[in-house]
Amino acid sequence: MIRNVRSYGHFCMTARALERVGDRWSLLVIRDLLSGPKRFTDLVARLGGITPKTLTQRLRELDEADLVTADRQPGRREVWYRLTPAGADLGPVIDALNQWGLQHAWRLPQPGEPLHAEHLLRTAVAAIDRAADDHEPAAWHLILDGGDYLVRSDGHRWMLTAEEPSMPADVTVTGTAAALRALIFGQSDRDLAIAGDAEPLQRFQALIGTMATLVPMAELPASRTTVE
Amino acid sequence: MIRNVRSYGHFCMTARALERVGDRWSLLVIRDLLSGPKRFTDLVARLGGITPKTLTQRLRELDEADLVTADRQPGRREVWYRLTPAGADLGPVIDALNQWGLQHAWRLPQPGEPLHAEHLLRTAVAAIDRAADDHEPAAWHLILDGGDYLVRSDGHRWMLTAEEPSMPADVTVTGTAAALRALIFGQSDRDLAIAGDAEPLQRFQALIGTMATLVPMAELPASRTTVE
DNA sequence: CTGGATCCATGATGATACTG
DNA sequence: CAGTATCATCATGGATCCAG
Repeated sequence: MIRNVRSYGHFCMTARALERVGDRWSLLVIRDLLSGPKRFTDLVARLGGITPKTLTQRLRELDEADLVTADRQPGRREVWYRLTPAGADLGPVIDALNQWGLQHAWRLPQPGEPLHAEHLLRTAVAAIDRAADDHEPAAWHLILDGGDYLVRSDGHRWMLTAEEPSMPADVTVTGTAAALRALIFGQSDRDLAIAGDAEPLQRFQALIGTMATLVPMAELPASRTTVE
Repeated sequence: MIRNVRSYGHFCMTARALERVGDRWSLLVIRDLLSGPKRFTDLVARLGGITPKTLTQRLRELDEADLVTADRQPGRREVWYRLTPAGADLGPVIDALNQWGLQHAWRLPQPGEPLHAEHLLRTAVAAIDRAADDHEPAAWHLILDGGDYLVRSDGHRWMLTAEEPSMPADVTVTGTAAALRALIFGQSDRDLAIAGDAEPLQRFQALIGTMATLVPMAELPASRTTVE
């Protein structure tokens, strides 16, 4: 298998970093592994639009670059991909891109746009972390489209992981990504079950909509027609 | 002219950011404009290996994405490219990549590797900012290969710009990038003129070599002695 | 000289279908 | 579930050329 040895040939650590994660899809694979190990098909579901061929190639490259490892247990069909410590250290890069996107590439979810629960939550968490003053500890357990997510604050930063909580959560939400989107953007929440004590629940309701208040670009003046 | 409208189609601000700056070379163009406006040929010199065609295309795309603007003055031959505020906000992304590269992709400059003064300085500054405890205010003026660079600390962070200092600098260095590389990595500094008062000068000497102390990967397995 | 444009070759990616 | 195979298209690199 031919390796991607395209080098910029610069003595520059930014270029060196981009030689490893600058290919299309690479940083998005890292992004989706930052919340925990995933299987091939988990990644395909999140990376809507990636072809299996490309995902295979990226995972191989990231493996060779020692950013990702593949757990293959004998007698088990599934392969679990997870980040190495070096891969996990790309968290600040993803965070920086995420914050920049929030500032300069924000746009309401479009009607036909595929929406994965994990991406919606990631954006919500980034918006809360940036725009809200409330960083008191909290733990929310969300079960969306059958997947477990844990949103929590350690008192300083809000974080997202894709896992079942090891401790009881303050708030538990069950439903679909579409229902959560509706809740966030101020529409019906009939299809969402939200459980918890009154105070944490009220706090959840107050914070979860933070991203809907971000309207930096001209928003709602019809849609922007992309022409070539 | 066909535009690059390749979209990931995700509701995810990281993906949205990468749709704008994820193409090959794009973030490196941003990197080289972060230190100040540059001409087309200035960029070609720094982005060693980029073809004029690709640079033209990237500059057009970044212009349309409102990250870069082109200053074309009537009666002046040169075109000066500079970052818009949105483009300058990518600084944290570049910094994060740079720090990751310093940690996980560090390697001594190779013998035949082209070395641009600005990249060498950027790496030196990042290493000082990360590894050194000394963040007291300072201003160093370096004139390398005929270009002006200003390295300074505001008391919190070390920064690099490509400009003549507006205030007198503590230390002034004149020479070539190759001579600075030699100084940093502990070889001859005959071809480098270093001027300044004793104390700032001593501090410069103490800090400038910081990057040479970073040897995380297996380094110096001998046998590499070819120098031009 | 600067600031590109043009042509061609090659490599990377996408669409779709299929398999152990 | 975790990929392969095949084909088509797009993006990039290398070299060369050109206008102000």
